Amino acid sequence: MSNIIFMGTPKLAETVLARLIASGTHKPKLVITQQDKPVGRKQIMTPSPVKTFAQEHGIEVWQPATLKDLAAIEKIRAHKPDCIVVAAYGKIIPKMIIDIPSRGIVNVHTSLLPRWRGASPIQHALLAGDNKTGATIMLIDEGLDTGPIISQSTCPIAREETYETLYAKLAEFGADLLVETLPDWLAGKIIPEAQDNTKATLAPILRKQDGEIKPEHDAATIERMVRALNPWPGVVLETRNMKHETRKMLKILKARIARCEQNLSPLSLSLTAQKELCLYTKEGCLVLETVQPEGKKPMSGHDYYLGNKSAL
RNA sequence: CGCGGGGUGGAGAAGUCUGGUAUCUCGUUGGUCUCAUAAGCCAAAGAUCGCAGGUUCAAAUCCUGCCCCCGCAA
Repeated sequence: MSNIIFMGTPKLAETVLARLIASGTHKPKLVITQQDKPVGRKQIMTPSPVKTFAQEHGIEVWQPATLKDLAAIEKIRAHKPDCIVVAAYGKIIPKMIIDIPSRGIVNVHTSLLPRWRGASPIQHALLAGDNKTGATIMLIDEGLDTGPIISQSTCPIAREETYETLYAKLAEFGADLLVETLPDWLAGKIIPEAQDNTKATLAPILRKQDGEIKPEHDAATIERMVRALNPWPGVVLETRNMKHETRKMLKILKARIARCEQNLSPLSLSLTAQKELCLYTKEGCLVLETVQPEGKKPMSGHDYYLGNKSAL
């Protein structure tokens, strides 16, 4: 039985860890995860999904503030790992640590590398309108998702795919692929293949402002944003209420492309013949099926219209 | 004490500042019109205005305390 250390933080990593344990022979001796963070309006300190899961399975959990000091390196070295498995840990792993395990550091990445290297591959695949994505098992080197590929599997992206559905799907995909591949990798039966750097694309971490709707966005782009950017950072439209002279953000939670019935200026709202709330853009228009005004609960586009029609 | 919005018939809102017995749109139910309609017309049901206390002749509205929901920030 190999000596494995697992590193990971969010739900996706939990899925991978769960599958790893279920596979029987690769239960990690140590799990490294990010430190507890204050979450929500009340700033309650919350452990990562991986921490909770590991503790339930009686695995030692370690939450170092940094991996870049001697203490971290010594601690890991002391475990004499054959291999470290990483899934969305959230911090850069220094070279000193990469060099410790004899079978290297194996990473689960949720895209078809070299496409979408970086922190948000799932969202970027959706934003770009890719019709497929997948999971990649690769070796970590010093670069950002640049290491050689051990194995890969492809997953189609459905038209109505959202971040949340794809995230869940790819977590399973990645976990399955890892447990399929890991034994062969540890046994030395797989020769990793270098990535084709000329085909590389970057999936940079998303910022709040990436979810703002602007006049230059067309309907197709916004529709993809809605599927890719919820629940975070969300897609927001700034609305103005003439009567109260206020500006409010309107989150768009669900939308679909529709046929234009009128010719209105970009970012104006109207109602279709079917009484659905409709957002006009520079090209095409969108039916807003579910929206959430600032300070309110999510509601249907029609409900929003009922209460705001005087301002539209 | 991080910042802010809100709780009004089943839904979304107005009304609150400038107290005076509840308004609008939608839905529901019944009727009616139409070749027909997620259409029109007519009618009806449905609210102790988040909870508790206070001020007042009178409180959705002013004061005090509490509960709950949400957006931002992180």
